[in-house]
Amino acid sequence: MRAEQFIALKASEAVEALYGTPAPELQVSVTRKAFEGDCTLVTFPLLRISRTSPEQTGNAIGAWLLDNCPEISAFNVVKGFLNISFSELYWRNVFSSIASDTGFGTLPPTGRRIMVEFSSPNTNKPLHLGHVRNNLLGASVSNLLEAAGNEVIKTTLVNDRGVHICKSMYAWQQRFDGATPESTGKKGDHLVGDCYVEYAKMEKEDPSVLDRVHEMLVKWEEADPEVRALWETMNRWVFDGFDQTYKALGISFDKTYYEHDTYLLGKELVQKGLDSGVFVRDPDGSVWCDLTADGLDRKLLLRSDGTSVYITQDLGTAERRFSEFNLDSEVYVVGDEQNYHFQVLKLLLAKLGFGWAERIFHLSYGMVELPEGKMKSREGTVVDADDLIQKMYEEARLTSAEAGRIGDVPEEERDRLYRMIGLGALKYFILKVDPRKKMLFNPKESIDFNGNTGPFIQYTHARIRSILRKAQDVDWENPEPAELNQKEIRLVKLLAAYPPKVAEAADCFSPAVIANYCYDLAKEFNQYYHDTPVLKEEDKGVLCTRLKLIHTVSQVLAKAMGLLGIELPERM
RNA sequence: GGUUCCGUAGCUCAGUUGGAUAGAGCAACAGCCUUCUAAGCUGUGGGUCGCGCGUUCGAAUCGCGCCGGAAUCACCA
Repeated sequence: MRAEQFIALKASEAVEALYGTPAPELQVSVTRKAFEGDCTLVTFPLLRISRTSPEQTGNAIGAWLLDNCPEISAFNVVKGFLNISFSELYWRNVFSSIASDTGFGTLPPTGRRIMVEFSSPNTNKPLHLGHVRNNLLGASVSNLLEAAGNEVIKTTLVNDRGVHICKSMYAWQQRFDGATPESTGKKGDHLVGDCYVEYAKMEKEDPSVLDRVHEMLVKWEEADPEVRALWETMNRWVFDGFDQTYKALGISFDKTYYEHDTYLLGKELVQKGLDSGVFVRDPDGSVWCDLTADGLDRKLLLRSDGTSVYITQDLGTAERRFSEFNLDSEVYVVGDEQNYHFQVLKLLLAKLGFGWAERIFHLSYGMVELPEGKMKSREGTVVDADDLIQKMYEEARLTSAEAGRIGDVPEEERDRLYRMIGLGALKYFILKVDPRKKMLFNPKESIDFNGNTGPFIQYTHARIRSILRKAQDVDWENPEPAELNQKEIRLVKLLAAYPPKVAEAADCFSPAVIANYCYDLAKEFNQYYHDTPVLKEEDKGVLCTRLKLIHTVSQVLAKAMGLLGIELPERM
């Protein structure tokens, strides 16, 4: 049981014993570090029961707890706040149970199955920094939900059809003279991206090319063999390129949907809505849902020519996924520019009578912005994902050279290490900010490697591993627990806070909660490291306890950073 | 115009189920490597928590009203 819960329970017994009245919900929190003690009980809500001053109430409850709970070693009352301290023995026992729990930080199974959709790229241009945020969030949130005891299915919906890909195809036919990724040495997604840029120029020179593109789209719809063949070829180039980027980022999916398979879904739901009267058909044949009573507008579901629109497809895919996978809920990792879309989607599904409509969740994340505002491909301010990953690798290499300790790392491991550090810096930089907020990226300033960063935590881990390597001959695995000093107790308290953090992070879909936790733990460890020479300790029991403690810290750091998709090195 | 979100140190961000003196990092300045890795540690300076009113023992946090910014409201996806 957590310390706060324990105190809340005991204090409520105290109130009943002292004042003869059951206590209301007691407010117990972890004490801010500026004050003595581990937990704080706020006395103000109890004054109506105790009918004494805050000071007297606090002192009475404190004294009762001290008499009745051996775990509690001291208390004091400051301005109506009862601060309670646990004994060293209490924390020693907490540490023992954490250290012996191999599944520490993995929560009990919930029996729930959740689908997480993320990435969902268009196939007409390479991935950029905005996609990187989406991918990292999606992958990390999937990890969080899994650690919180859920079964998770990671999925993506590739937007592989439509007018945008036809534009690239048209430009390739007209201006690229048979160029292929092989002939140009270019990554396929970048080559197709170039076609798209070229098309934009063509349309500017001669707006009528748009008609050619529409003709092409019609041919695609009619399954014209030539158009389909080119479409398949160019999509293949793009997918091969994406796969490389996903691999570099460590991203994978359990199931991939392609829009050319799903874009017709949802039409039968429209019929269902018409039958039940929640949708209406206008004289021109178009189908609508009136959401004005819900404070929104009228929403189109089928065009007058009978073709479906984007939201029609989303209705259909949601319905198919829930029934096919027997889902309890689905999380969509999609930018906040689509808030309205998902609001409408949920509402429509609810009107269609699906009980699970309230269990679809839009993880709406903020855009990544540059100092001069949003990224604009027309102005060439887009930060390309592949370039960024490469740049981070270079930065890691240069910084390692400056740090001058790279000699400790075997030659053949260095490249892997630079990649790990560069990627760690990038991922942490993105994931440490609250997903809901927009974030700023300045391409002119490189991402830091000092302070609250991924490499700081990687470095902390490497320091611990280094000590443990030097203690190879010491048998510390099952130490006779020795007394913990104040710094060590602080570390144990932070370790104990990990499982609730996992639950909190999963509840609010926020990897940032975990990132900040990792930073707190690493910072606390570095202070400990600075003033406690572990290996110099002569008392065998104390030495082994310390080794076990720092080992546990390294394990929790590795688990927590693993939830962010960040690896920690043995040395750096 | 309607709806939603955001506004905390020079910069980037924590803190928002109401709690005590609002915290980190970067940048600036001053210290600490003969001692387990200095990508570290310690210290100094830096704040009308956008503004106002309200709710209460207590508000960065909740409510209302302003000011400033963003997104969105397509027979686009």
